[in-house]
Amino acid sequence: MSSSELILKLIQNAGVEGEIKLSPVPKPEMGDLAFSCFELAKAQGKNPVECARDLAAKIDSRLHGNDNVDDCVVERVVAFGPYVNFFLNSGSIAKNIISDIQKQGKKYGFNDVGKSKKVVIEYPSNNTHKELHIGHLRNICIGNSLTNIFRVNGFNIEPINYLNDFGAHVAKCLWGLEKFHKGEKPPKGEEQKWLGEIYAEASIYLEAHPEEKEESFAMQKKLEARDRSVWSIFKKTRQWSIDGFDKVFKELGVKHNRVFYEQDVKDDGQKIVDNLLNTKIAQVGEGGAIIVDLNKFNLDIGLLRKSNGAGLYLTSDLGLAVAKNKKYKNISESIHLTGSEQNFYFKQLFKILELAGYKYKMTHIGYGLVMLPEGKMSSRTGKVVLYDDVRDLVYNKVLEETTKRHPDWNKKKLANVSLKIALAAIKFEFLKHEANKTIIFDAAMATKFEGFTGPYILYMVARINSMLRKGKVKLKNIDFSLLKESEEKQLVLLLGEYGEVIKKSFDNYNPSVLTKYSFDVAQAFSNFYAKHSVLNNENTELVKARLALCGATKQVLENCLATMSIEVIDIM
RNA sequence: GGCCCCGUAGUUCAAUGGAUAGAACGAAAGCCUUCUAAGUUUUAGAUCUAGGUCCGAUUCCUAGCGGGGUCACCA
Repeated sequence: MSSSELILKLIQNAGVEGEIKLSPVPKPEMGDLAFSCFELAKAQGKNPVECARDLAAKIDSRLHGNDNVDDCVVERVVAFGPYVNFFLNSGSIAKNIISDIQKQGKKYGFNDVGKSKKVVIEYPSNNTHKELHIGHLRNICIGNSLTNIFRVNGFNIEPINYLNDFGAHVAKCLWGLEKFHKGEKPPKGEEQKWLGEIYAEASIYLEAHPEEKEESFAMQKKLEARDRSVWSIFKKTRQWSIDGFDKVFKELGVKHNRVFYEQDVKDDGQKIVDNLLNTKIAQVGEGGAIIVDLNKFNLDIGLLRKSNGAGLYLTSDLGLAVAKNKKYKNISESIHLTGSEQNFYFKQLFKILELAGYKYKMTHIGYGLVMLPEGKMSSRTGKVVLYDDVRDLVYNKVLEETTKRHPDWNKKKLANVSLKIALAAIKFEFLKHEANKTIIFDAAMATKFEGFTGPYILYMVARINSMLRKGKVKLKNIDFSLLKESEEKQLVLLLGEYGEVIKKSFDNYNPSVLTKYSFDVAQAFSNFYAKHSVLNNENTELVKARLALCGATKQVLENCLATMSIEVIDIM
């Protein structure tokens, strides 16, 4: 039984009913875990301070009345204002928590909240023929981590991608290719990037020359009709994009179970539009376009089909829902991860799907825009930071630092380790903030590796690894009662919170909880490490106990990093 | 203009309605013959404004101010 379960039991035995929640205590001098009496006081119509005093006295008398106390986990119970604070025995909690971690290893912190529930998550749902920028990077970091969070909470989650390879953006790019770059060959290995640039160029040009938009519309019509004159160039360029994306996905650790293409679902989407028209859910609007009037839901009007017959995102998204439900039976939740500028769009989409009869839970997570210190990104003015550029920027800085620290390493090792540290830094940076907040991406901040950063966490893992290598002790038959320093206790208590952190990150769809927690653990470890020597001790039993604590810390940090989709590296 | 999101130290971010609002970077001053200094110790520094609900508000409500997003043929 864990220490918090024992405390819960103590409180229950003292006559408190209902759900009991324990909270951390602001300062170690005030105790280790607290029970707040506000709700209890309300239920009993008493003053919370008085309530806490009575409860503490009651529990205390049981504690010293040696009737049936399971363990000596709780040393003292004290009322602090409206709180009942528990002082725990460090040895006992260390024994409980560290053995738990040792036993469960990589599975420590897992739960089965989502047992036998199927969830589909769609990300980054990017467009072929366009660039991959830092907005997509944020998407991927959050998506990777959410997928893992659902997994460790026991869900059967299917990460999928929905590649938009068949919309107006493709037509624009192909039109630009034809108009400005006919006969040119893309730089080798950079085909996807090259297409993205051409898309941006065409887009900017068409903004300035709207009279030529007809030509790109014509291109889209040909495309949707699968006209032979455009089909082979479409196939070729599409593959360039896909290959380019796959390279990035692989580097960032994205593993989609399946990819849906707009091209394959758009026609089904058009059929749904016909159905919606037949069942009077949709209607013919201005100029002959097909719309759904969602005004009674305060969602304006959804445009399902252009007046020229061509489809839009909504058209394809309806088709995607059909394809998804054909492939996956009994979906309990479908998660869509996109930029927050699509919040309204997804409200419309979900409402239309609901009207069309789909009943599973639909969740849209709109993460905030990634801004630059000088303002908003905009492909129109060319102020876009591409993924490759960020990766290179951070990588070069890490390489410089690593080379300084390890002059003896060969080039290959330097490059390999630096890339992993760089990716850890980038992922951590993009997971730090709550998803719905707009963030400012600052290159100067992204290339600092001190403090609340990925490299800091990796550094602590590296220090622990180094000690474990040097210690060469089998971590068996450990005397946990030797761990009685305050720093040791704080670290142990924190390690015990991991399961709650996993639940909290799931409840709020929020990976930033994990970054904060991993930093807290690393910091608590650092406090312990700075004050107490692990290996340089006469008492070999103490060395063993401390190494066990280090090992448990490493395990929790690794589990946490894995959930953030950050690869752990052994050497630094 | 309607709707949605956001306003917390100089900067970037935390804080299920609860204890003295936490970090990081930056600034000032210390700590490497001692387990990896990408470390550590100390100092200074903040809840946009005005009301309201509550025993208690950074958190909830109303209004205002400021920033961002979005509002049918873009994605």
